[in-house]
Amino acid sequence: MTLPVKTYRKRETIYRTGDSGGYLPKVLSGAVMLYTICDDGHRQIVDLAGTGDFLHFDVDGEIEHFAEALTESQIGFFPASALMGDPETAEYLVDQMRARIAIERRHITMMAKKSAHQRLADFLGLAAECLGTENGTLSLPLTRQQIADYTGLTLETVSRTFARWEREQRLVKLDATTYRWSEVMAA
Amino acid sequence: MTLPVKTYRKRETIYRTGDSGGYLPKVLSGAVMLYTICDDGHRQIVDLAGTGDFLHFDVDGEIEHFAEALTESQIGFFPASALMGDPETAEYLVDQMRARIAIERRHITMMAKKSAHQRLADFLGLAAECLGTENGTLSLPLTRQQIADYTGLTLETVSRTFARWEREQRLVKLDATTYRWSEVMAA
DNA sequence: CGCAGGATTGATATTACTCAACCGTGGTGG
DNA sequence: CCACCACGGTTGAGTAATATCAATCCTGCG
Repeated sequence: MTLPVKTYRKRETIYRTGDSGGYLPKVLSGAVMLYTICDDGHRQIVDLAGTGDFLHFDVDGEIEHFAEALTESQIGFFPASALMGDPETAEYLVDQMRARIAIERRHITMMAKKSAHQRLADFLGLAAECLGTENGTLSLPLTRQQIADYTGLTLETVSRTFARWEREQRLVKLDATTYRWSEVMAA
Repeated sequence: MTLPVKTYRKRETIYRTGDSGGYLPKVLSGAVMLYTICDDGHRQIVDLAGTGDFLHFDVDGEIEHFAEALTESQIGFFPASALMGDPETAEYLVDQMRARIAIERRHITMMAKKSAHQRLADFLGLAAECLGTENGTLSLPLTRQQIADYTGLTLETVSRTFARWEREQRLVKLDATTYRWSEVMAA
């Protein structure tokens, strides 16, 4: 069976609210953000997907969020019907969904933090888990505004906090989208 | 097949972090809160489960959160192995998990709201969805502290906001745990 | 060169947190 | 029967933190 694969460029929309499910999209390479638009116009990023992650699990019905590529990304589209039939792949799907639920809950826990510093420290850990790390470095293909839309802060607060951490050498910018950070982010 | 059922009283712990999965607990009646304890000792409520909801989906491995009854609750324990085998029940499980993911994301969206009023207005809608409503009334078997631990606010802020809404007649207390609220919570 | 998008920095105001006192009720025991 | 206590809830005053508004800086690109 040949798997339908499509390549998306950075900033390209993969699907939007109201699109119908049916095919389960999986990230083969790259990074994707999932977001919703609130009534007040505010954009909330609800999840980040890296290589190996499914973007959603909507076998049927309408999708309730947007997906946009953060970097050039290859997405494979799995026919839902084929996945649900086989018990082994069904169990695989359940595993994937359980992992997503765990991530969403860490996201919730992060957003409950009172201080911007704790929020952003938590965010770095979450982003590392979602987008993957390589030998201690973190690929962070997000603008300040996108980080703000993920953490529930403002871009100014994100900028100020990162600036301070860079001054204190707790966060080192290696290139445009790569950081190295001393994990001990207490206080 | 006889389903193992256990009844828990209000405030009773159903399971805790570190307990092993294997049986999938489902709420037959009552209401349950799921929470984690952060490193800093803060308790974060990550989900509310009402009648018909599964508490978790951990077929194996250790559970990562606590479950505590908010009211007297009957919990049925489904053997995980039996559920995964049959494609039909597997699809049912996937549906349940998808619903949970949607709730978690609304929770995230709620916590991104900048003002306490918007947060709590969102919370009422979420709580209504999780715990169920009857003819426009909302059963809210949570203390102020628990609402605070769900919304990421402080109990004082919750108390003040609710007090103001009750003064403005936007929220009416019917009995100790039942409210009626005029849904239009804008501004 | 000029432009556009993102990022930074500054000044100010708002808002929710913090600390603290007090209220109300239900339960217990003298 | 009443005193007392424990617990959850309410209310107040002051503070600290972040949102907001606004100006400026970079940097890549046409």
